[in-house]
Amino acid sequence: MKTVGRKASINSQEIISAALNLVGPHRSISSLSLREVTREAGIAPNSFYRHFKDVEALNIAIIELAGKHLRTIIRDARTLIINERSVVRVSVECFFSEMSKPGSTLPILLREGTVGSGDFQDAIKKQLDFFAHELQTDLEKANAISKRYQTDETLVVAKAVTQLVFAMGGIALNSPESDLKKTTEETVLMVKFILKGASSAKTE
Amino acid sequence: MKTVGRKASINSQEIISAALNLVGPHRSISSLSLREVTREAGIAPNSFYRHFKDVEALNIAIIELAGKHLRTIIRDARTLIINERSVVRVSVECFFSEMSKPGSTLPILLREGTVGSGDFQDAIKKQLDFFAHELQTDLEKANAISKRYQTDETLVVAKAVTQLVFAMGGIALNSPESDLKKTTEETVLMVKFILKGASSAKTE
DNA sequence: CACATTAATATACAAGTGTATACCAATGTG
DNA sequence: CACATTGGTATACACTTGTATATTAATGTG
Repeated sequence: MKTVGRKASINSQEIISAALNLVGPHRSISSLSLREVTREAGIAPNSFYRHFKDVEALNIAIIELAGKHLRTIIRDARTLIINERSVVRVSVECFFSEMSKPGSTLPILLREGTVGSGDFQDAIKKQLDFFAHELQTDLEKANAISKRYQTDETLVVAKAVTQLVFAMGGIALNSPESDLKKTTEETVLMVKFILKGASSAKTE
Repeated sequence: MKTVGRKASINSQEIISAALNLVGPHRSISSLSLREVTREAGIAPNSFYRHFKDVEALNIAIIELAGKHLRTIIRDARTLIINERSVVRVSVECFFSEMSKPGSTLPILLREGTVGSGDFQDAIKKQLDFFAHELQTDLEKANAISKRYQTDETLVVAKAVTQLVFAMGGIALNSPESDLKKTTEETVLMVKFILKGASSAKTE
């Protein structure tokens, strides 16, 4: 803890908020310039360096924040699941609903995974991997109750579901609001296909 | 046909080639600047306007070219399919193999679908939709021989396979070459899950 | 050979970028 | 109260960008 020197008039979180103000359906985080962000934050360009090494460091911090949000959303979705049969529907609907809320950080994770620097891409991949891993443990828990999936296939199943949900989420974001329900239903069906396919084919 | 005036020293195709020279694993097409492209093409910046309205028009032309390549790849893959049982494996392996060839335009379709202007995104979506539609007719043909999928679900199945293959392709592109085989195998398995899931669950 | 027509270039400008250097402002400590 | 320490700003510089305007180069036609 620092005890001497001028107090900071702005913190990293506020700079992140300023950056988030600038992103939108057609504005990606990795295209933000340092000066744009400082303008939005109301500070001088050079003040940025007091908080982040460069814009890439800011972008990675934002991804990690979005990852945190993702995790709380997952946790909340779990509390909504009443019976085992509705787990897919409730989870997907919760995901799509949260994603569509104005100001949500989820779209960042969905849209920006494939462009930008290596470290940036790795940061996003880390969050997706977390999501897939979380899903895998769920599948293994289900497997412990009644054997459904081949043990060495749970990770592939989890990855497939993750990729599909994120891809369909990206589509929903680029589609008119009126298509949201339809896209959600399609995604529910797709996930069910994967789970059913993996459970019915315990051996090749 | 023009009969009078100075002959063009460069054509649109050559400008497209110059742009393709600049894209790579960490350089997206939508981040190219007009001047970069003209520099690579060996022409003056303003000469660009003789061939394209702006960089977005160039990007869309590139997407359409990549779409053409995609279609020939699909067509070629079909000729490789010897028996019905190997259709998934052969198709996925062909796709991943073509995608990994140096200078392939497929990575552009995989990576850039989620950023850029509206028209640009629409252009990519059009190519993915084509792919999905092609796949749907294949499923319907298979259905005609022996009923496997619910008739109103073939499009969803095709969409799911498309999104999954493209998403996994994107992952493969951002992973070390040594992981390519593993990712390909995973994708084959995932697609089989979807098809099996959709065929085993003819009614909900 | 003019001449219209088309392509390409040269020059220039305003705007934006990242960042280096230097300086000012505020704060707790001795 | 000095003073070191830290945060913030001002100014400046070298670049890059898109594009407007004007000019030059090459070509077929009359």
